[in-house]
Amino acid sequence: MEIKTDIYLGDSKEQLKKLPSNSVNLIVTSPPYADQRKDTYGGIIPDNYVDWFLPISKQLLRVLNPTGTFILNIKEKVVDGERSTYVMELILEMRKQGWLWTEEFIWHKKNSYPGKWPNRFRDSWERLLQFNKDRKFNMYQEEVMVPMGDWAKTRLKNLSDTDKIRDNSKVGSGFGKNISNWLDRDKAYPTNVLHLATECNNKNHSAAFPEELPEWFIKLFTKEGDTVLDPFMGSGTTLVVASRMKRNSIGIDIVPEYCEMVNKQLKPVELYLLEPKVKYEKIKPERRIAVR
Amino acid sequence: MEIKTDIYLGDSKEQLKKLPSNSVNLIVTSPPYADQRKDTYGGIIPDNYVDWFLPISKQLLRVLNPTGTFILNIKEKVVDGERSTYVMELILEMRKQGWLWTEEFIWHKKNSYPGKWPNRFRDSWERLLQFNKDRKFNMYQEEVMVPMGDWAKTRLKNLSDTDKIRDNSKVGSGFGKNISNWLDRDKAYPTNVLHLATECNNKNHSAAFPEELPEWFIKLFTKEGDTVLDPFMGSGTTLVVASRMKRNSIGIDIVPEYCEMVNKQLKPVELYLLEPKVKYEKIKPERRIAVR
DNA sequence: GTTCCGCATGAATCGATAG
DNA sequence: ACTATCGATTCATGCGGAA
Repeated sequence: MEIKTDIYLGDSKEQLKKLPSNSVNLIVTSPPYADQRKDTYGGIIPDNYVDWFLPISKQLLRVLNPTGTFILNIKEKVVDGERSTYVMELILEMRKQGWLWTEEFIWHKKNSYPGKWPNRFRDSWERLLQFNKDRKFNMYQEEVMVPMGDWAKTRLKNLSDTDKIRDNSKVGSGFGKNISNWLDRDKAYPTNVLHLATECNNKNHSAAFPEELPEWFIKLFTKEGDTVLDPFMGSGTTLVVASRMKRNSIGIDIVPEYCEMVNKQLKPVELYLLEPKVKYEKIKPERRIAVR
Repeated sequence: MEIKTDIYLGDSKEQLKKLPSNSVNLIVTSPPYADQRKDTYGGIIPDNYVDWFLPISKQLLRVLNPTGTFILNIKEKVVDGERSTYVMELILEMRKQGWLWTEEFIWHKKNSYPGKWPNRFRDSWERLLQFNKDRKFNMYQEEVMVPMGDWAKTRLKNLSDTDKIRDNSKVGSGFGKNISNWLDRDKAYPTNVLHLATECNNKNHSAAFPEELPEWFIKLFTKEGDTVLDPFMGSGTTLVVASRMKRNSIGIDIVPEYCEMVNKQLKPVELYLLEPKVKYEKIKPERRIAVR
């Protein structure tokens, strides 16, 4: 299976129009927060944030497959001592566009940057808003199960007594099946709170987006060969992870340097992926930079 | 110092009118969520929730001292596969009333309700919205600093096996590393994410409100002799904690049984508190139940 | 008196079944 | 079709009775 990676240079609102409808299985992105990262993105002042984002989310709604999911990583900043409301307004407006606001995951940043203010504590969490086009969407829960270790043993110990009694009293009842279910269960489903450390391994890009974040959602909402889109690619973490996980990926960014950087970074990944399978086959990266 | 505890029986919207303006230093409450607790509170359907709450928040704005804080514990439920939006709408409307939305703390619940669903995970967090009247408010940050060593221990002890394993698997070996970091320092400021379990210690009332929760905010936003208000008293956790911490407290509830129960429960607390200090002094509880 | 074990039950959610 | 009710499902916790 050959994995494609497309990178578009330009404004998301425009570049997204080039993508066919219903062609994306997962959108994971962390847009520039309002009035932050001014140096790289020019900064969108909070009052205009919703207006700025809505045309983009409209395009995203079009390109997303009905079984797909949109994960939006965002957190409101403090303005004049108060939390901004643009995230809430954005959710309300996106629902008017037709998006379903399915869930809100919390990303608990374990090692966020220390700091002290007179009237607030360190902000150590961010929102991960899940939007869908349809109430029926693909979700592969087993893929993100975590090992449970001792928990299962304890559980088994507790069960064993009752279990023996039941086994002795009834042979061939349904209980045996249940027990085997317990035995199989060495993994647990996660909750809607994610514990991840912030790792900013890329000094050139200011967004601290740990690889585990897109990885977790890619595992949860896509399978191999699906297509992942990040309309605010930045340093390309989402694309790198997607490629490694054998998903097609599409990235858009308005900064030429990022596009070039991600392009370079992805080449070795693809070579590594292709090598074992198509050893003597000619490698066609199928990658392009469309300069508007 | 004598601590007063007032309990009002009746509808908050009406009872609050009896309180003088600017007389409360902290409001901590957990109102009935929309469409829940039908058996005791009648249940408010989500569409009407904002309209139902706004007259109450208007009174709260009046009785709160300008240096005081309002902590609102709330979480939206799922309706037809989607998260309800009434909490966001409530925040927007309260701002129109004059409230400042200063911060949103996250309460991460270790033991939330079990269950497995095809398209969502267990919901293990709730919102703790902080509102203020003024940008300058009292905050005693040092009071909630945690000794590093103890904190690590407590945290470890409180974490269930499952949590530890989940944490470990997510962060890799980072957990142990973090602990050694904590041990290096004496005390640390907390973040805006709280880790607490729900306690169901009270048989008569399903208070999923652990004592640590009001305790933490009472420490953070009040000093001894201040006044704490809970307009949805329920089993009275907030009042009990406030009394123990030598804060005056006011509770309102529409259910007579709760008022009586809290009344009985508070008596021994006050006796215990007064005994060492005013051994031979006459004890005046200064408590009343204002019916209607 | 202890410790230990069984048991009921939560700020839940979905899907099937009944009316 | 639309609503109401019911059963089933990742556990953690505290309580009461048993050993």
